[in-house]
Amino acid sequence: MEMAPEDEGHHQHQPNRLGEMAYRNMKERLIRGAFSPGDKLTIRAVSEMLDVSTTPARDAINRLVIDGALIYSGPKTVIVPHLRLLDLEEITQMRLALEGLAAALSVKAAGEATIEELELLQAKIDAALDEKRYFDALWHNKEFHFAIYRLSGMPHLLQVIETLWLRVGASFNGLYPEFSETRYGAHNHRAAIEALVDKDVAAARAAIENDIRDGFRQMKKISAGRDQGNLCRR
Amino acid sequence: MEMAPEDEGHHQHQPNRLGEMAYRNMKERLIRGAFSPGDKLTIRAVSEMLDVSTTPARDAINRLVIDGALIYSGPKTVIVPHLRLLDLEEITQMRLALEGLAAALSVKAAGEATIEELELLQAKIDAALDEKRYFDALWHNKEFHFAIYRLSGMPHLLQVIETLWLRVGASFNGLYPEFSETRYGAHNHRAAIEALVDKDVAAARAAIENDIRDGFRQMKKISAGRDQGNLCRR
DNA sequence: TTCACATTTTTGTTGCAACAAAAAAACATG
DNA sequence: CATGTTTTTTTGTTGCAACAAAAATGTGAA
Repeated sequence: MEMAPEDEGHHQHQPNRLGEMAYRNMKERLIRGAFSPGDKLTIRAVSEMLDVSTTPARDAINRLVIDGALIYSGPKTVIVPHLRLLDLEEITQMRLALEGLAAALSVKAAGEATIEELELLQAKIDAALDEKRYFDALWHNKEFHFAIYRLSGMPHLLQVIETLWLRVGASFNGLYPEFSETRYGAHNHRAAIEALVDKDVAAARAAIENDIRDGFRQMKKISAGRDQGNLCRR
Repeated sequence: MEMAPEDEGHHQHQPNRLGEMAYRNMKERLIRGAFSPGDKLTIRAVSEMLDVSTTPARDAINRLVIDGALIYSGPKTVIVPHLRLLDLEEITQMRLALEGLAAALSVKAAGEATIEELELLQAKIDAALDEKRYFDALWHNKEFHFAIYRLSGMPHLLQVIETLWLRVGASFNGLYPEFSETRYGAHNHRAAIEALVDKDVAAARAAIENDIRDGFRQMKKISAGRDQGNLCRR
């Protein structure tokens, strides 16, 4: 039987390692809103929280710091960062460039199955908002975007975009429920789906870019109602 | 005396840590061409190489894997990756988007001092090529690009671009001296400098994008003269 | 040689303890 | 009360050893 050509690797990290598990677990908690900006994370605390020894806990924290999901506030203290408006602006610009690219490249690979998947995800988003399950809505929103980006077939690109989401993700928690109540995203998501159906590259890019811009404006408006430029409650 | 407002952090990693030192050291070696694609890096080997214990060595390797500068070729083996044409294409697309953005944003902040610095760096590149010091040329080339990108004032952007360079950087070693002998970059660099002088945003972006595209074509051409799609000598 | 299998060596992971340094708490001082 | 100082506690880093698993090596048969 003909064998597939040697892949040579490009393996992801082994999923069975404790450090990898700890990283995934903490990442999920961060995105889901288990921590707030300013919260301090210590090795021993994470170690107990996940019931592993200090080494995997340390690995997880180090990796999250590299990702930018956590930052040092002092030589021996890592915290969930307070996202400032300036940071958000910068990351938004990068998202526009990279996710616009991913959206444009996704058009070619979009098929019947993808459209259905996207429709389903959008329905989940709507349902979650109806029932005020805001974290679920945010989660499905992420799934919606990445379902599109995955079509680009570019693993490096996917990975970089994901770290950008991680950097801002933790700070979203303090913005609910105002953030999602206007449902700014629904229109853009429908536009994206239609662009994929029509195989319209420019429209797909525009839909995603609009979604990102609208989200940014929304966050800016909410943060304006709080103290200067700081995007978190406290 | 008036104190500066609390920065709250956004610290980089402490430079005095052994793991950080090991990381920097290995990164430098990778860029400078101390290793070739396919070389295996073990914790204990790095530990001896840098005369530190296994923990910092392990930290450094893990971080380089996260950066994409090293990859797993098996559950217990990390190697310097063989960059395939497909990977190079993808990273080139991301570079176009991100470095184009950085170049465009840099125009506003470009001043007299910057221009002089860039002229000096270009002179260093030319001199290095004249004397066939190809690694130095590559190094100064990097300095030239990042001197521009730094003007954008966007630390997140800088950091992401740097990891993209790291991903391809290690594979450049095998391409000398052919890669630089045509001096494809000189014209684009001059165009970039002039764009900064003229405060021409579109021209700055175009100059950088052209430089990236020309470099990509150059690499593709060289790799075509070797076996299929594999961008390294062996 | 080529392939499959058994054996030996190498290697990453994990847990842990010592230590210095930083953070937090307690305290004193104005 | 606020502020500077000392004491106590917490914390990350580093080195190291045990272990299981993977890689390298050796072996033998076809």
